[in-house]
Amino acid sequence: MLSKKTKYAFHALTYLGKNRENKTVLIQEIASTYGISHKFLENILLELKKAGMLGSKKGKGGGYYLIKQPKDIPLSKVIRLLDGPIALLPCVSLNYYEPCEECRCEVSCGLNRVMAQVRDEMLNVLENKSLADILEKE
Amino acid sequence: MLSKKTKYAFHALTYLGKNRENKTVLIQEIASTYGISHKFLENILLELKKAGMLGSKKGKGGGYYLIKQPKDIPLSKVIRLLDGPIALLPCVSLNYYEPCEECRCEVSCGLNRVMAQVRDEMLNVLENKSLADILEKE
DNA sequence: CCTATTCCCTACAAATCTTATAGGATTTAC
DNA sequence: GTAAATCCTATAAGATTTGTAGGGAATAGG
Repeated sequence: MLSKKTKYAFHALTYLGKNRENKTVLIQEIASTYGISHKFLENILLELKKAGMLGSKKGKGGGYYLIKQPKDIPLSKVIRLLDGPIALLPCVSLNYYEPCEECRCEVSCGLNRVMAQVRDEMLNVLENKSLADILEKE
Repeated sequence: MLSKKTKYAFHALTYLGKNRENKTVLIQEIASTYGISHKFLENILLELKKAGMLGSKKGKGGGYYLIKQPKDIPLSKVIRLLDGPIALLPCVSLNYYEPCEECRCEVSCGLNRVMAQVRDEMLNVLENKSLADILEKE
């Protein structure tokens, strides 16, 4: 399941995506729209900024704004940033690979292969759908 | 990511699946094979039994054994039993549906639809692959 | 019937991860 | 200079996962 962090990130991105014209939006405005804690959301927006999806401006009249085209923000990127691996096992994660502790041999591990298949199916959707697809339906 | 509980369940099922002939196997034997705590595994095997996948026998010479054909144990069943929902959002879960808290309207929720698609792709693998597919490759 | 063995059941403790909060530092507009 | 806003780091609170404890109930073998 997606964490609240990730869901909040999608909400924020959606909100900023609807608000075109690169006008800045206050953290507080997004937080109160969705009933999210200001400070919690602050951390999330900061991560999105560091990842190059958002820009910000400090001081009076400041706030956040989308720095990319919605179509250039695949859903997988947001999930990986805030939730970590998409795969169901660390040993088949493309971005967060780790060997499984209990698993003696990946080559002969039956789970490994099936889970790699699951991962591919998930990515097939999550890499190809973007913020633009979400915006289009809201 | 799959929990340890689920991974341990797959290990145990695999072990029992290799050991054909309906001979009983001790919890302790499986636990020490994979380095799992005896008591922790005990709880897991009990759940698998209650879900109708395993049979057991008490007393001397007792233990656990597979009660179904490996092909009749889809991976999705094991995951749902021990980990809960497979979907990434509660509002698109087939077996554990709950409305999303922050989400005002599912019909217009852009995430909802994409995540339903992800769920379908995952299930397409997890419902159709079974313990038999894992055994075959080990 | 008695005993050792093994699963059954429930409760709880420990560890980890997620969620939220706090408080000040820094930048900017006016 | 001051107020407004983001930036940054640390830590607290809460939830979930993982693991432990201890006795109950059934069974095999004598």
